[in-house]
Amino acid sequence: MRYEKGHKDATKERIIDVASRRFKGEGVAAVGLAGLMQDAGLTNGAFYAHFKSKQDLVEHVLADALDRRNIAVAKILNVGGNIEAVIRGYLSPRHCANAEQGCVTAALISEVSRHPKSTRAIHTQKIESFIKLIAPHMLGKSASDRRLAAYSLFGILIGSLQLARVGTDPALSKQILEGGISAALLLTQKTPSRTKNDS
Amino acid sequence: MRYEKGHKDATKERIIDVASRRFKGEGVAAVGLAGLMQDAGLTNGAFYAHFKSKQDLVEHVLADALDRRNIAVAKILNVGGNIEAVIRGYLSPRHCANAEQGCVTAALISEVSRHPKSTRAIHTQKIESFIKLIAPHMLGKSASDRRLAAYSLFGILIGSLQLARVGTDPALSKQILEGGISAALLLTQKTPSRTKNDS
DNA sequence: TGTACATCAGTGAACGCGCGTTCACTGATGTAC
DNA sequence: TGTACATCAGTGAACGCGCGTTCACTGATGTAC
Repeated sequence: MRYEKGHKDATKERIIDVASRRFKGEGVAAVGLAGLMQDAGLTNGAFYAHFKSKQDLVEHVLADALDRRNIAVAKILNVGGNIEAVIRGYLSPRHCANAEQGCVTAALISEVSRHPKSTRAIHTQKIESFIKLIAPHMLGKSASDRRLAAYSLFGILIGSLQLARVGTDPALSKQILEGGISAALLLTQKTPSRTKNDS
Repeated sequence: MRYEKGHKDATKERIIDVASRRFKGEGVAAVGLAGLMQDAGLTNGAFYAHFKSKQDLVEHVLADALDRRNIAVAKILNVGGNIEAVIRGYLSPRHCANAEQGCVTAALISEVSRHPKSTRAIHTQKIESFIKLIAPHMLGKSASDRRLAAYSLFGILIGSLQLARVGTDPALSKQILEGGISAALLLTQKTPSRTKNDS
């Protein structure tokens, strides 16, 4: 072979990484494939050796970005961190200022909600995994209550982050983030929960 | 004059109304001016008799839609309705299913946050009016606390609505909306507040 | 009252441009005999 | 060992299309004299 083993997979990943950053920073519709491929060090024609269409790329980006986020959150929760650490990290000025490296849901959810059902289904499914991760840390009598509280928490997170991002006054944005942290904490347990394996 | 007095203003409003619906339903970037003008019963060339550019139209749409929302909310709060009525209306299946007639913030906030500062400033300013409307109904020791709680409430509203909209399972979306209502109510006062004029 | 001109909302063709997608081709490598 | 062929990641020009924007023009009305 002209290229070492795994070369094509690496290229595909590189395209996905570049697309992930640019989609989150500029929106899917605003990013053209030719420029994207140039950023990945390739020419436009090579795109279709890796993806069926732009929509296919969007789905790969979503799946990849959401998996990474879930893994990162699981890591924080597993190594002694608590849900508060997740919330404070999410509603940090750093995350607010860096959409292109941040949460794909906050950046693209309204655009994705206008995409085909197949694309939305990917998002739905990965979010469900995220909810499962944080639900045990939520306030609520039943598992079902905690699950819904987890959705509400995620709602506060993406909503507050978006409000902070659209604002033109940095001081106000910081306040919105801090208010969001307080509100989010109202939905969580004060002490780490036990999983069924712990009891 | 060829046209009765106020004709041009009426035309401009019609364009803004059509644009408002289509922008919210499809996203700003996905809507072309030619199609928009056709929907308004005009031809493409007439657009620039009313607006300096597409961006100018976006700013008119934002200002108009946000004003209308604020007026509608003020009406609910003034005629004996309470903040709970606002919350339940916002997180209703009806609002969830009709983005094109719904809240412009939930539909366009992430797109707007990538627009020029002038556009974002309009949004910021109108949201501030909305916050002033609902802050008296929020839980909090100080006016400043209530103001931040109002931002958090708005964060839950737009976040939960977006999560419900992106989902592909209607039953789950309904649950998300109901969970959002519960979480939102945690931030509000149980009884209507007094304004300084009442006391 | 009649005529010439100004006004102006709207028309519709045209502009250059970048979009997503297609495709014939390149050229370095591995394989067959 | 040497030669002919298959493989395949990537190239780059081209496709039709719709975009935002411009502009010369239309035609019904109001105004001036």
